[in-house]
Amino acid sequence: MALKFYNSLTKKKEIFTPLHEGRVTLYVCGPTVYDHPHIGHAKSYVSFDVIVRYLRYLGYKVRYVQNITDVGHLTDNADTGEDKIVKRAQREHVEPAELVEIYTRSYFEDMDALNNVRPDISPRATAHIPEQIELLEKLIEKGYAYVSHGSVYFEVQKFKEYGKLSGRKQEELDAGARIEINPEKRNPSDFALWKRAEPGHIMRWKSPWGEGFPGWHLECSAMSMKYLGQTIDIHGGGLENIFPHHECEIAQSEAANNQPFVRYWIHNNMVTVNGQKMGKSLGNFITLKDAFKKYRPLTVRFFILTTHYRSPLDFSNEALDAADKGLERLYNTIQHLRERLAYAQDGSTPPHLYERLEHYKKAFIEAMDEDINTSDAIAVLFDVSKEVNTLLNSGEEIGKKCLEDIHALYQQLGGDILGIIPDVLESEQKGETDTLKNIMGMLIDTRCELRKAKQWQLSDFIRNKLLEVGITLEDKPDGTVWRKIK
RNA sequence: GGCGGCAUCGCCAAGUGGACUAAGGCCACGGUUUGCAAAACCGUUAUCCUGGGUUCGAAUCCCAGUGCCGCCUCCA
Repeated sequence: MALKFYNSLTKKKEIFTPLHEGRVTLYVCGPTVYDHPHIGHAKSYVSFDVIVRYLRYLGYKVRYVQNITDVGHLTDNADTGEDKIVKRAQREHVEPAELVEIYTRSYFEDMDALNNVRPDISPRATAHIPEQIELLEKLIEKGYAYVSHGSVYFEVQKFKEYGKLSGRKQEELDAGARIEINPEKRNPSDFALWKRAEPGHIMRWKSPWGEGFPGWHLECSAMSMKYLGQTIDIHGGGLENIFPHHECEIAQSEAANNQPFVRYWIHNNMVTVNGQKMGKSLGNFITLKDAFKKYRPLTVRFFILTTHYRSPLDFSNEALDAADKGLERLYNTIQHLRERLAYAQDGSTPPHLYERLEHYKKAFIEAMDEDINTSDAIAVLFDVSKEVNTLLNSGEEIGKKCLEDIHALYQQLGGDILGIIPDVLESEQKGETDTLKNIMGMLIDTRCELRKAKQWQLSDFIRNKLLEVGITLEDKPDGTVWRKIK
């Protein structure tokens, strides 16, 4: 068994081996913080979060870097648009720095809600201007970049391997169906490394070529080199960034360093909404904050993971509702397990229990090894639940140790690796619990007496009323349990 | 126009040459359990877009067709 990744560069699944044994360097293209994060961000970052979690589970020491783009991302790729940050700051009448702060916080807030582990380093482009300038100087010195009217461009023709990731041919690029001719460039496909700041442009830094600001592609090269070295193990990002962003990163980095930039390129697929591409211009944009009003963040996470990261994900209410119910099913089992655990005693081990647990664990790991097949991995969790439910309902005494070990399996696979099983379920949440628990205890005791006396009308009345306030009762052979529902 | 991807049960979605008489979830129906429920369990539901081909053997490979989608503007 070995972990395999589909490498976009070679277009093949490959067994993963890190450059340095036991350590993995991972860079994922982070957000441009000019708006609230949307469900597309969620798919991308949940996907890579699970990859990071799994690598760590396998025992690798992972350094996970994910940038925050706070300058240089233009509104189009022809190097002629406005800076997104500047544009949006003007619209919202705030300082660019303020805007960046607002949306960076919003970003982390939503990622935290999705239970993504924070990157080890979240470097900002504006905090790495010297590193970027240094890289530029190196590229100019080596003849890959040229200065033109205070801007610096990368001369694509000089880098023979340009196109190796995206499959674009040099000639096609120059034919440039939609690239506007920029007279400052030697060739239409050359891309900006550094842009001259026009008078009145707010975000500007001093450079050997006058005041300006860095191009979007440059930051990722500079920052990944700084924190992860000249060759990194994994670079991740959305499919749509293969061209031009990642192609440009390769060109800059490899031209500067004369060695491979990335060993495994991993790209996640896109989100559609009701079968349609999600885009700003189409107006079918769903922010996470909006999605969370309707669905729990972990439902969104679970939903994302039911599809493979390289497949497109269609976001629809029906699909989310189905995911939510499925997740609820998993949670029910876990809650019952935890309740049972609370009063379990030492006792016997059900026959073959440990063989079964081992079997499921193995199946789960095999799924994850196969290019992070979370869909299969989740199916394994449902298989486990089926068996555990049967066991819990069997009426047999189960030793505490066994219950703990079952629970540990869930925590490891569903909790640590997939991040869909929290330590405390919503239905178990504290807060008002002490009071609530007491009141519920009273109600359940009362109702229990009523049921003994076959006062069905009254006992059903209590149950229905509780349901109205979002609490469901389940009468089990060994007593009544309650839980909050959504 | 160039490049790439996808098409599997009512819906979502794994599987990419042989344990597939195709996983898992949702929905539906029947049953067990229950005072009735809930939860849970059991059962029922597909030959894999179409047509050719390769192979002892294909959902899985090749060719053609049809349909959908993405990138080359915005966007993870």
